[in-house]
Amino acid sequence: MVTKNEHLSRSHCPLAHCLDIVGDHWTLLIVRDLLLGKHEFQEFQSSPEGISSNILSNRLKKLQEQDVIRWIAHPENKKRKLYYLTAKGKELLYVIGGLMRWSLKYMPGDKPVPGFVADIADNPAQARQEILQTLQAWETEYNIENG
Amino acid sequence: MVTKNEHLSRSHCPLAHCLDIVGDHWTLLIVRDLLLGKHEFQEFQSSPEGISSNILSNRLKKLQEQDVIRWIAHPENKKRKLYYLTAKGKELLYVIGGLMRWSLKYMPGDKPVPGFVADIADNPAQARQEILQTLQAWETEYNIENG
DNA sequence: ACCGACAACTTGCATAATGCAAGTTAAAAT
DNA sequence: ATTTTAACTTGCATTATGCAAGTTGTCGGT
Repeated sequence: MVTKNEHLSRSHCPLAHCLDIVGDHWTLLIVRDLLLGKHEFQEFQSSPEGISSNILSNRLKKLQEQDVIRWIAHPENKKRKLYYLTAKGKELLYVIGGLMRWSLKYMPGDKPVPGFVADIADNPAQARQEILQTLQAWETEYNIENG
Repeated sequence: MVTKNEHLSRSHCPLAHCLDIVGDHWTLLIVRDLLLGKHEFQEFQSSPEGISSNILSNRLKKLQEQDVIRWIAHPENKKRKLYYLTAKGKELLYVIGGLMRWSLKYMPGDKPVPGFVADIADNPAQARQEILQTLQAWETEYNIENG
């Protein structure tokens, strides 16, 4: 069972503080999925890493507590939730991009994840822009004013 | 007791792969300390977050396995080890800087950690350059050829 | 050479987080 | 009305973490 985690800051270092939020094996993978245009619980679950439902549920709750993500009910199906990134959450794109570039540079076996239209290593600025545009288009479609 | 951790990649996503290495609560804090000029076991232990010795030992081992850090014996005292970042490890500066900027922007309570001469949020390029220069000077002093 | 102090780990053990399978609840589809 | 579906919960075994104490190999002084 997933028990409480107070996210108590261990020090006043900004790095320590944000590692208390995103410094685990799963949180940033969920944010990655959201950046790539996934929005539903089952979509996160079906990612190749295979997160289990209790952990996913726990992380979605914590990300909401930190205002990294929010959700709306699917307009045509009340039992479905559509999660999306806030502005704060979208800005993790820079962190995730940095991690991916590091990985691609030093672990040659890795391949860019499908969905990043431009290779985030070759042209990160363009890749970022495309991702943010896609998210913006989605928000407009679902009448979300200000991520 | 700290048992083995295979660092098995959960998928072919570069993000997932590097989260298997740095995606925990402690690893990047050690790298931060190394970037700030710390080099010894006890220095890492005395950081405000208070890592315990078994975890520290375990993470140092894993970072060596990934060629993120290496060590030399202290030239005047064989019982002391001097850890330092490889080129691969130093490049995590971009990731750590990104996390710090995110934290400083969205969690106003945080203060820049002492030692980052220029605020990494205001002038990241300069802060990075100063940090890398300091590390380079240390390596020259200890005759380390190529981090 | 002896002895206490020191640095870098190990080890034991209690507590917490994770992974897996199965169960629950409410809305949707048939 | 019954079955599916989506989003969680719950139980429980396994693994990781946190803390205190112990170990090993210097080092420094006498």
